[in-house]
Amino acid sequence: MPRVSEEHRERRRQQILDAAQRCFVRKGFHKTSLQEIFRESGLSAGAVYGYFRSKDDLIRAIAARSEPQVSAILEEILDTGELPPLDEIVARFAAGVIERMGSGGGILIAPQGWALATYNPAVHEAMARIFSNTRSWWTRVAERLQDDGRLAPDADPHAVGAVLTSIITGFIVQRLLLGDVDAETLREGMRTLLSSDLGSSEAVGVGNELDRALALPVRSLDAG
Amino acid sequence: MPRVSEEHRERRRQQILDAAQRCFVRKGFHKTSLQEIFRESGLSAGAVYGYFRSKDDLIRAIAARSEPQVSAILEEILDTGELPPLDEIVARFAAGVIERMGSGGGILIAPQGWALATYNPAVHEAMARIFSNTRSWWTRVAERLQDDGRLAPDADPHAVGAVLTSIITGFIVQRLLLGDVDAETLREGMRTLLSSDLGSSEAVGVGNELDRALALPVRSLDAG
Amino acid sequence: MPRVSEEHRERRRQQILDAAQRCFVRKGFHKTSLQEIFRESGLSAGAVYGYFRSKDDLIRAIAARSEPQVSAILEEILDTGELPPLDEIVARFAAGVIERMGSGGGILIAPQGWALATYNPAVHEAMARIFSNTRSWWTRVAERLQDDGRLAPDADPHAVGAVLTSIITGFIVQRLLLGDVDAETLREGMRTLLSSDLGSSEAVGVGNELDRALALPVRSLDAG
Amino acid sequence: MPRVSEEHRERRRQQILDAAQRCFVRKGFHKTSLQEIFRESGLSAGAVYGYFRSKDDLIRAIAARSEPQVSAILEEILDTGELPPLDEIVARFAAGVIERMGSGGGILIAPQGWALATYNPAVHEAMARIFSNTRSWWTRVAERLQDDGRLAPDADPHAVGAVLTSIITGFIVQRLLLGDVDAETLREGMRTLLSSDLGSSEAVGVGNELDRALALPVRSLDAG
DNA sequence: CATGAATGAGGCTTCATTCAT
DNA sequence: GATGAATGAAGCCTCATTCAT
Repeated sequence: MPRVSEEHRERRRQQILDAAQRCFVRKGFHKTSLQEIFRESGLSAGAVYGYFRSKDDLIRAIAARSEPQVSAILEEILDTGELPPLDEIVARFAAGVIERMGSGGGILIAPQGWALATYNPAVHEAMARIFSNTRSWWTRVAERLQDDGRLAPDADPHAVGAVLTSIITGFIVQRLLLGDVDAETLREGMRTLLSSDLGSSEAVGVGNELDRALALPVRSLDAG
Repeated sequence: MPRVSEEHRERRRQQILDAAQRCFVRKGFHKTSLQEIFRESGLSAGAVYGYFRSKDDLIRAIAARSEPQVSAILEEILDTGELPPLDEIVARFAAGVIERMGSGGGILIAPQGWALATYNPAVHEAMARIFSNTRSWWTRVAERLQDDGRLAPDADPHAVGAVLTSIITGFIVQRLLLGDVDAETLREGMRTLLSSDLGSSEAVGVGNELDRALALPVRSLDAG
Repeated sequence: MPRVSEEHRERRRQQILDAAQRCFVRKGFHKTSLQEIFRESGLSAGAVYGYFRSKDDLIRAIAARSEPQVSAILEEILDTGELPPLDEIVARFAAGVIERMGSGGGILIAPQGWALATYNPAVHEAMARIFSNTRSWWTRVAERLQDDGRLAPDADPHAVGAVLTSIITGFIVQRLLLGDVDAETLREGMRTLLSSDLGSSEAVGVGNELDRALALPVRSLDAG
Repeated sequence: MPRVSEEHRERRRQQILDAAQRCFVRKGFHKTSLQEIFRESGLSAGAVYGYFRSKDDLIRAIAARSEPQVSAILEEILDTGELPPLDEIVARFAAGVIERMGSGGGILIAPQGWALATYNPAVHEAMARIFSNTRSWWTRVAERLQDDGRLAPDADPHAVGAVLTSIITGFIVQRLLLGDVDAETLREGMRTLLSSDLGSSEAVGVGNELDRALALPVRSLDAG
């Protein structure tokens, strides 16, 4: 039985994670030294090491913490009785993302997590799980649209989910790099595309010339 | 070995950049030590420093080099006389991206560049320029579609360009994190969305509830 | 080993400075690597860096530490009630200097400090302050001699102070380079000069042929 | 028989030494890299190495070159038929020294040579020889003064030479560190001391209290 | 002779981590 | 549990020197 309450431990943990996140936003995972986190958190080296076993552990915890944040945005939207038009769903989500970009916002370090996942297997696994969850939400959106008859019965909700996930992910990057896009831009662009008739008139069959470039076999998505 | 041709210098430069890129793909910018790059390039420390002033300089050069690669994909597509359906344009682009993800492919380190730009002003500037160029291409695609009458005359090509840029950017991240999406998935999802009627029936006016979340004023995009 | 007393810190500081000084005497500021200082001090790299921010900082501290040492010699002599003959003052000072040339003695690195001050502005400033202080002491000696009536009332104590400062400074260099001069030599030479009548019979007026060579205007010395 | 004339070689040598000296004055022996000397001299690495075997060799050559410079000053003065008053001799010498302190002047690096001699045996030997020569000149001055009957017959010219050498050496240091002393200051201070009667009335015998501090036995000076 | 690209040992410094208090 | 001084491996970079051209 610990001398300090579990509650106290959790508060300390968050205090450290908050400090670390502020540092990471400012200087990145790698350029942030633990000494800086000690200073920012107001705790000593030993104290921090009492909660996290290593710097990598700290980074992993930061990444893990971002998961519920992203989910919360979507959940809020999906909980509405009737589903709004798709451009509005996307725009609302984008607005939620922007809100979470405020100073110290967790979204600001998402790209660092994605980049890290690129070459770090452990982080890859963690980020893949988070990302997969997010995509599942979007796939479910597509399914509900299909249920409502707004999407063709033979449409593939997984493919639609993948596109919607891409849009939001790319929006984050674009917003961080160029800063000149907002939820309204996204809504406007989406509305234009959705109400146009720009797509191919029919499904492109297998054996298409494109297929030569496709590296991976088409697997069932979101199965894991 | 003095008095070497400019050609020789350029070859050496590429030799170093290639080696660095391979290392960065494997271990990331920060976890890659210069010693590893020396070894991978087969050159000595001094030799590398004769071409790049610092590790940051090397990273910057790697980022700069990715620009023409991305442009090349789009240029190829746009040069076609008649514009293919939009879902196919996107799919072809995605296929081009996947091709460039092969081992040592520059696209693999793009997320690292985006992440770095998040907190490193110098890199931010470089990446913003590249990203802006790419978006200009997509905006031009939208303009050509509008010229062809396939997009409503009052549509905003910038907004459409922003969405298309997001799709591709997000596709890269999704592909790297989950690996289960390919050009065909993207095409299918796009086709479904484009041929549906999921958008709002009319423009959402100013004063909309959404606006509270919009942090930035709507500026004209790609103006610079 | 945390929460150490200020006293402990100061002891460590001196431990490092002592080690550094021994190294500098043996191999000079520049040829001494920090590794050698770590070894000599029995501390790790990190420990030393906890007390000094850089090698330059260490050198500066060594230079600063020499000030009180030099002052102490003179103070002792001046504290005597009646001032001894000038040749003896100089000889006593020289003897004090020689005493401080023993192995590890701070005087041994004085020339290195002077040399460094020649091209390093920061060190120049530090050394100039120390040197100026020393000269002030000698000027005060001249003033007391004047008060005692042993120096002409119209003599310039600053000029005399400058000469006496030169004698001692030059003695240090000569002693280190040739090793065959000691306090007694200095005393004997001084006595001969002081009791002779080798000077010009009267002040050389302004406009003298010499003046062409004088680069600087005669400013009041030791004003700062 | 060399392809290039000896004359050409010597010109190149001086070109290199001049460049090196300018660098040394600016940044010191140790902080000056050979690359800087290559640049300053307008020659390539290989070319410089064709004339000097190493950096140390270059430094040694610079030091050796300073010898005739110092001698020249004194020789000029001593060649005069009748010896001027001592304060004027010293002042003239000081003026000559100051002249040679102009930008790139060899005197500016003399302290670096003295400092180096402090711990580098090879340089010590070279500098000791030069310094000894200079002192011989001053001893000869004392001897001529004695011959002229201006110095007591039982005075020790070596001791007087040692003091005069100290004065000039210390003057150089003082001038470099404080900048506010010139030949006239020195002349004035010397005149005051020479025409006063500040010395002990009689020789202090052996067994004096001072002797305890004397580290070295009194050897005959300038014997080598 | 001259060039200057290349070498690679070694210098300074940082920083994740430990542990005595 | 908390502290923070200490550790020391490892990182980035410089620079005296060589040698193929």
